[in-house]
Amino acid sequence: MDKTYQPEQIENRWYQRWEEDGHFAPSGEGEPYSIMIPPPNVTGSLHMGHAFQDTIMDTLTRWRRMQGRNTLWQVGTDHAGIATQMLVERKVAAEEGKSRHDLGREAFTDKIWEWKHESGGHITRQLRRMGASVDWSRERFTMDDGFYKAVQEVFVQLFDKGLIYRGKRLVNWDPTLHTAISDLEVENRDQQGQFWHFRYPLADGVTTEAGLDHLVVATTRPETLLGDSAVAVNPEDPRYASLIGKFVDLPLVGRRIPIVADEHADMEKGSGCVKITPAHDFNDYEVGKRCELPLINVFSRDAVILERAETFDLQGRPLSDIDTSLPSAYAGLSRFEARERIVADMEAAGLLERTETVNNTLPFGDRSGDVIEPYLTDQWFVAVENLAKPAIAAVENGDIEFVPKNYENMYFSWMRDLQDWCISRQLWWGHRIPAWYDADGNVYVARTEAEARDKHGLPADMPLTQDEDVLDTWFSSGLWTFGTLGWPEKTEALETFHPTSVLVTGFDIIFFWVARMIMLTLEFTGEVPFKQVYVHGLVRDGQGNKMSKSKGNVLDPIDLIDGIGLESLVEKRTGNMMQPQKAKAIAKATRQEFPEGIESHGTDALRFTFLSQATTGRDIKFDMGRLDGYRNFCNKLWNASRYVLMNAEGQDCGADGSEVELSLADRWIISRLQQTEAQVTRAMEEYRFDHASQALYEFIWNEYCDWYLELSKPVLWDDDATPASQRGTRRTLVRVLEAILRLAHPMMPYISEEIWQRVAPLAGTYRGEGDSLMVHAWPEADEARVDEAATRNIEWLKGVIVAIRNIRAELNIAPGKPLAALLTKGDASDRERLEANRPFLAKLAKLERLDWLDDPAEAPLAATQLVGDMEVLVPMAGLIDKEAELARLAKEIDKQDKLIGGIEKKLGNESFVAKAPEAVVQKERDKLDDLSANRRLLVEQHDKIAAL
RNA sequence: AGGACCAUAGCUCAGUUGGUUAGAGCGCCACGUUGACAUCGUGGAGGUCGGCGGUUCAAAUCCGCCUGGUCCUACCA
Repeated sequence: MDKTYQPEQIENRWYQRWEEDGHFAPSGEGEPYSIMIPPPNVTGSLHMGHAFQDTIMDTLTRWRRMQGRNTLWQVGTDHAGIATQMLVERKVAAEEGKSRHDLGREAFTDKIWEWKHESGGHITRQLRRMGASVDWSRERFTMDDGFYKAVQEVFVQLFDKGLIYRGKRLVNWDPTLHTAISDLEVENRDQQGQFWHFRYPLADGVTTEAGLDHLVVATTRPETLLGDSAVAVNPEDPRYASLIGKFVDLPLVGRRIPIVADEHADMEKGSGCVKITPAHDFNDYEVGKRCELPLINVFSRDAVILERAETFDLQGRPLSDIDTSLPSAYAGLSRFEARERIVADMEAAGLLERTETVNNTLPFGDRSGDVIEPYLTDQWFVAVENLAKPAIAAVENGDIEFVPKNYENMYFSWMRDLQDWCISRQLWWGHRIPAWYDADGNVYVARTEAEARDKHGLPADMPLTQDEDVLDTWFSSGLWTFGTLGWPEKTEALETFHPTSVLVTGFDIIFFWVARMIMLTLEFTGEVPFKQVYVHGLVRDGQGNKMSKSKGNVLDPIDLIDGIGLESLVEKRTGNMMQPQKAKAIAKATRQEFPEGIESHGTDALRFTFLSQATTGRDIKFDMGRLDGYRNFCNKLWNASRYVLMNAEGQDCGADGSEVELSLADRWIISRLQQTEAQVTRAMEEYRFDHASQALYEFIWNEYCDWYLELSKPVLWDDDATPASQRGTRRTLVRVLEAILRLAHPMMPYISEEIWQRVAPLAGTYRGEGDSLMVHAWPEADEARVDEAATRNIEWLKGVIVAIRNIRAELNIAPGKPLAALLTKGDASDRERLEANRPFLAKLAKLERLDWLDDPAEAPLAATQLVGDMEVLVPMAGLIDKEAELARLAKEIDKQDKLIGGIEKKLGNESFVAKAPEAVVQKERDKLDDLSANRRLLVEQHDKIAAL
């Protein structure tokens, strides 16, 4: 083995081998275990969130596979409607100077397919680099033929059941992208805005209670005035009671609109009167429904003012009895231009009472960044009420369990207040809606045009045109768990792997995806999509900021693995920016944070870092320091393995059944291994990857390396040691290491495999050429091998060694200087332990002599430490400086005093003694005894030295 | 406005059902190339567990209030 750990040399090699050998496919044996990857955007690239999530899924998958489960990690990608369409649109614009409309629908979608073929491999290559043991032979895409079929089927069935309907409704409209988007795709941002108070003249000469000839309404959106259908007042409001049923003359437009009573009007706010624009405001739409007002749309698809308004009734039917004329001055103006003009005109007409500045929230499209407009369009909806009920029940009754539990509340609160889901999108990239229209606008829903004709008895020559819209991306990804397994066919895979075991996902898509998967899957398979949902937080930068291109703090997981030079990193972070003016500051910050660029750390170290930070229910501040630390940990494991191999390769490790004798240290490390195995397994079962990784780290570094390897040296290197004991130690070294590697494998697949290949043959677990750690058994703790006595003995041994190291450090004795030390005052067992462990003590504490002193009174002047009741003495003669020792003792006495004080206070408290359980009280008494004895000794020692 | 989560060492975080001398890693200080490892070893410094109050014999841990932070939902005519 090389002297230092060099991940890049082993990682690619191993991934390829595993894949070629078919180890990622389900074994076909054992209890099924399955995970569906949340499909990343097909043309996207791997970000830190993916890397984190994939690490968790891979760790679970490898662990369960080793446990003998029939394991499937299903892989695939999402067509990601809007995101992908926009990306290609920009690309085509940049490269060819054409819009998608220049190309036309077919040519444009061809371009997207082209781009998908070109770039679709990027994310999957990165997934491989992370070590993801997904079954590539089953890779799926949300727009492949099978999915196309599943989507058609679901749509048609839902329609036939009356759960999908089409209608003219107010939706969130993106005037840039020209499509409806769902509530979830709207991002509300706080902004400072203006609040205009307008006077609306009362018609027919009526006046208010106060004698005014007008009502005052306030709005942040003056341009919607053109579409007002009414003014509402609260039915309880005495100021306006007499005006209900009367009219106002809508300024600028001249339309007569009624004054209606509706509780939406808040008496406390403003004048208590509110303008109602049902076609341009969600609240007003509801008022419109209650008061049967007409819908008056004044915007085009681009949110530009129309020449004539469009009017509809609440069923979306055109109305003809309303004057649709609009002032020509505004036609063709954008909503923002129109706003200014209307305010100016109102002011000129003396109808602007006052203006104030307010903070308000504006809806923005999370893709386009444009202000979203409530807009009246024909859309397809899923009626969710009856789908939501079983979906709520499934979580309530425990068929689906969220980890951590508190996300269930988030789920419930959303599900219980669910609006119908608008599933149509006015895009070109996606699943086209399987609905056809005849010349009269009648709609026929079927899987194919032929089926539509068949089903409705339409003549073959009757022209039909398919709906232009596509489905919301989440409609198809909602079918992910069963669609990937072959539904609607009754496949064996579906039978075996559905419901899936666990969904690993971020809390941010519980609504988008998780909830919809649960609803659709229950409806179509009668099964839950997954039994558990492990919800993780967001990966943030070291300061806790969201990583984003515009902030320039993005880390690419692949750069952390392979390393990247400073210049490349700066270029990556500042290139191709939406806001190029930020480039300079970002470059500066990057140079400051990574003056040398980023070193390579390897996949295993990155994975281990993610796992160690995977605390439940909390965002992760990615810590570069930890990444360095775990790279060092890999190196530690690597070097420990080198030591083992150096001492075991070509040696008798007891594999042939010859006699072996296990030393105390051997029995101890075996015992601790069992406990660690149990600990790691339990942590994995609880999704506590931080605990699992820490248990492994501590065992490997603090016990196996720091103590066991050191304790093995006296046995292996001492000529007096018996061959049986040397065999025993070699065998233990090798077997414990082999078990460690199996334990580490789900978390650190590469380094564990690489080392295992050399260790397994010595441990007797290697099955021959081509064998892989991946398919070996997960270590099971064996209670019978837990050896408490060995643990106590080793603790004693460590105590003595640490005591002597302590004395050395405190008294400035060189670590390498051989010392003579004495043990005294202990009991018979201490004495036995001394005899049994003399060579270990000598080697690890660098002692030239270690003797038992029968009569403590004969002790020479010495620096002293306690191990239990026993004293460890390092005679001072010629060694130490008196003042240093006195200071050390004084400090120690002080420490004891504080502890004693605390306990005495506790025991002096009558209620404590009376009410606390006897065991707790006794424990305190024992502690007090020990501490007091220590203190007496220290004081004695102090006085003795002081008297010199 | 309602809700959720968080606040423990300089930094990033553990702390299971209340009883620990409150832990780890990184960083810091001192010493050290002893035949796996300087990507290392040994020893050490560093915390009134955000604040106040309550329950209890006993609170980092349970309850209430407050402060600060993150996020979600809703509303803002």
